[in-house]
Amino acid sequence: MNKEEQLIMGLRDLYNKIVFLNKFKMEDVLKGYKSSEVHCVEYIGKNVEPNVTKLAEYFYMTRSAMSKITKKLISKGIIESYQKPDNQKEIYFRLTEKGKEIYKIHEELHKEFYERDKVVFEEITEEQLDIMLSFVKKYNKHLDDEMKKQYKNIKS
Amino acid sequence: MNKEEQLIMGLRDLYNKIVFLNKFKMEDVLKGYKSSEVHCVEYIGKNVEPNVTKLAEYFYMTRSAMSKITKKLISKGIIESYQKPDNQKEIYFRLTEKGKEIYKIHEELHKEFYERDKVVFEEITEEQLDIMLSFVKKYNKHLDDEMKKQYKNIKS
DNA sequence: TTGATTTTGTTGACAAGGAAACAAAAACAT
DNA sequence: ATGTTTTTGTTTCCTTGTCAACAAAATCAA
Repeated sequence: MNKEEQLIMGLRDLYNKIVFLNKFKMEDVLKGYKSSEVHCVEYIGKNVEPNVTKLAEYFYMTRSAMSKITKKLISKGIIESYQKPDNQKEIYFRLTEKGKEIYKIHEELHKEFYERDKVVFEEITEEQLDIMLSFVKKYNKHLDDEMKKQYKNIKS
Repeated sequence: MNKEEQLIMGLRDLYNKIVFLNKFKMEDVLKGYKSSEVHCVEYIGKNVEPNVTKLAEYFYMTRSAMSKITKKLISKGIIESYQKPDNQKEIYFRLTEKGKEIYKIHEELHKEFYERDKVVFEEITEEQLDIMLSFVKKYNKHLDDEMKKQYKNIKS
């Protein structure tokens, strides 16, 4: 396995471990809420005029799936939907008071996750961090282009 | 959002895009096979004495899920199970001829994926690649330790 | 040795998410 | 203006994966 492959496999491992640990902690602290629900709350709390489509894009899921999750959050009284008077198609979401509580707890957790991994970041220099950031941004840009290519292929 | 968070979010995006693109391509070339099945074939082809437990650990899934996937692969005639005479508990898998065909096609695809992203790696120096590899390894090590801590907490 | 514990794999009930078909609204084309 | 296309969200059906309970084998403890 060459270094490029090692890096990709390492990132895959890294991602899966972070997801696993964060999910575990989150569902331990916020009992009764699934991590997917909490993430949804986070997005709605952080972004302007969030709707099913934006949620789906952000989470790499289908609109179908997000439609179901938001419905569930509404029935739990964590979010509510609203529309703008001049647009009868798009449906936006906002947090209820209960939702804001969960949002706050989530923020605290986020800090905990940061503390948990701080040691790793303290071991590297600012310059090294910049190198990685630059790489990740370029790679993302490249994959965006590749996805656009795919999209064009489908359309034609 | 600070640089550390940016990096983590960037990695998340990166991971999801790679999964999406590879899955799309794979199920286009290997019609009739799901990417989860092909990945399973890859692991069985690459590792010694693979069983349900090892597959589950590698793919961050439950043994239950892997038990079902391997069962499906057996019914499709892609893999077969075998046991060692001195162990009546563990069940291992190996590829059939049909499975080896799929394995080969997958290897070709792997090369295609590498070609697709080559440009990004060509833009960075060997030294920069080493810096990232080192970081990823250290971070993985750290998370392994954290997972062990969690495991101990559950046990006690 | 033998009783307790752990590991391994499977099953059935359930939940989460995807695919496709759809309706309604908006945007576009001409 | 009006017919066409695109966007948005929902629903139904289906697949995939988890959870919990379980059985059987292996390992451990003493």
